[in-house]
Amino acid sequence: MEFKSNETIASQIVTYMKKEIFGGRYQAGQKIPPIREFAAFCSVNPNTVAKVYAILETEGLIYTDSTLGKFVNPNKEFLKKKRREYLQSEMAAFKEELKKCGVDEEEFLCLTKQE
Amino acid sequence: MEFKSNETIASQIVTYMKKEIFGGRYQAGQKIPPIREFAAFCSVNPNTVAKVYAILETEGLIYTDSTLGKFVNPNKEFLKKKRREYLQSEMAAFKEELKKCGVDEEEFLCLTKQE
DNA sequence: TGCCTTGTATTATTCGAGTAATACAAGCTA
DNA sequence: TAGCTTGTATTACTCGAATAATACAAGGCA
Repeated sequence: MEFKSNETIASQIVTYMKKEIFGGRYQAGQKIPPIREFAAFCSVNPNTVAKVYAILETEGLIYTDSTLGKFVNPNKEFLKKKRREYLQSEMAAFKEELKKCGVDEEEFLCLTKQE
Repeated sequence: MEFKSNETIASQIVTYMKKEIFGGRYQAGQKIPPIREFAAFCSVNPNTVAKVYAILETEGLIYTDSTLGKFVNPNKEFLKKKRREYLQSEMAAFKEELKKCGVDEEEFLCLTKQE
């Protein structure tokens, strides 16, 4: 896995995992990779993944069944709600940033239609 | 000025300045704040701002007239082109990220229309 | 001329993200 | 029971972003 240097690795992995969950590649209730395994996959220290998982757990996206491992929250409605909130907040932030570049509604529409 | 902790300060200031320029709050040819002054404004070390300005200069957005200071590139067409490239690449990246969350064209349209 | 502002550069230091290497507890399973 | 896998925790270390404190060169200006 590749990481940018201007953002913390943990932050990038958190974002990655959210997309995996919201994108349905980790389904509700499904087990996610053990810390050590995922750390190896990312070529990253287990402590870093532990921190990532802790953040995801705080947000309620995953839970811990020690000693079976970590699992995606089985509540599909909750995940749906979280996904919607995430997308809406991302969209709002994005539009806000574009506005700072002087992008109005018309130009925004034009941009969304590109290729 | 406020900074997030999961991204380097320099990177955040680079983004900030690009938006100031692309948004026209620093016009083509206009002088931008001296390193020391802008560092004070951001409550940041002058070295950090120097690095930021060096990055912006590498991208051709600003130039140096020592010893008068730093100025926005006076070529309006160039700035327009850079702005367009920036916006298009931001939009492409954004759509790509949403796609990973399982957002299709229809949902994307719906999201853009929110609030 | 002499001061001020400007950018540029350097050295040493601080601080926190990430690493490395363990160790421990608890439960599943053969 | 014994071993494996799981999460959790701890300590020491590395490395780079950012800071702190200067110093220097060059041009504008009073």
